[in-house]
Amino acid sequence: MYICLMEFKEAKNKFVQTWGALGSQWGINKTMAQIHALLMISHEPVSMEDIMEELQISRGNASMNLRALMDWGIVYKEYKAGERREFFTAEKDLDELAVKISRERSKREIKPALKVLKEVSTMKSDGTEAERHFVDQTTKLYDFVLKADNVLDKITEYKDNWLAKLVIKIMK
Amino acid sequence: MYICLMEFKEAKNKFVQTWGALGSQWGINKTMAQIHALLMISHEPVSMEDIMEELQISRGNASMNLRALMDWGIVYKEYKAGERREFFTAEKDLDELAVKISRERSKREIKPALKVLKEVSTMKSDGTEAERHFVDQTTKLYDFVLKADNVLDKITEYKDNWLAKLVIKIMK
DNA sequence: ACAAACTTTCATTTTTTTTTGAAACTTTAA
DNA sequence: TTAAAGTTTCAAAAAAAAATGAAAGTTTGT
Repeated sequence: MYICLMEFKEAKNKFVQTWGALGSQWGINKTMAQIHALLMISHEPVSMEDIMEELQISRGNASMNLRALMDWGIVYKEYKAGERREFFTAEKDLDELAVKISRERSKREIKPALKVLKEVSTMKSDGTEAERHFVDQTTKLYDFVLKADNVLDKITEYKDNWLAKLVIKIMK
Repeated sequence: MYICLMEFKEAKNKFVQTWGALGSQWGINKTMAQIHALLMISHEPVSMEDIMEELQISRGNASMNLRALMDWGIVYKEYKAGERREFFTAEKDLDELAVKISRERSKREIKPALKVLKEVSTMKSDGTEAERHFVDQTTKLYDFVLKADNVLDKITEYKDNWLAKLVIKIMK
């Protein structure tokens, strides 16, 4: 029994660390990803106190990153009857999680980038080869990113089980 | 004519800055993304000297990031006849660029993460509800990430014009 | 209205990541 | 073989990002 508990703790820790590392490689702060990982594998809502304890982080850090996760719409606050403090749960449905992440990234990063691409690609150019190439390349990039963004939107529109449905579509 | 040149410089700069910012949000260092942006819009190969000059960065920084871009397979070294120094060009085909980036990210980040997910999800659990939930959730995550990774692989397999082909498949 | 219980904010500190620059290295041509 | 022209490396410095923690703010029960 003791050994078994140790193994669980070890596996849990490995998962949280790995998720944290993956997060930073994709531009998500480590703690934010770790909190998310922790909530993903918890079978019941977790208090801020417990998150701080498990990840050895400060109250401020926990609070800020929980707020960020809620802003992304992938972590929810919960209230337990008769309990003063707040508890947190993660969106556990992976299709839903992926949809929310992709929507947020599109809104926060892709859409603003598209706006700039549009701007710079419509620069009036009757000039040098360098200018012609610039306009040509940025126009192509605009079209590509726009198309990719739309495809992602279309794919995740199914919401329920979109990945499985995509697999079927592609295999055909 | 003077005004026109200024506008080009301005547009070019805006593009390079935006691409750099987008890069950091996705876990790619700013300078690396900026060098890539610069090469993407150059109609001819660029020397390290010119890159340093345009981006106001040191020789070491330029060298390291060019090496990284070449490791990703999205920037090439070129030699000009009768020139001692090296020149650099970016992969300008966007389909090809996206394929290479997705392949590298899969190899460097997704595959190792999958390995860990496999490990932790096969932890023997005959224990508590917490343990059962952990195994269940990590197993689901493993399946999901594996499937997504395979789909991406399949999509980019077409290489030539894969995005346009994907659009058609999905619309049907 | 008060105070206990809890959460949020943000200026400061710490950590991590990126950049620099000078020394070491490589290549080429005479 | 030498030196000039160029490139790479890596320890140290700088910059950027994240974390801390104490003060301010909020909510709830009496």
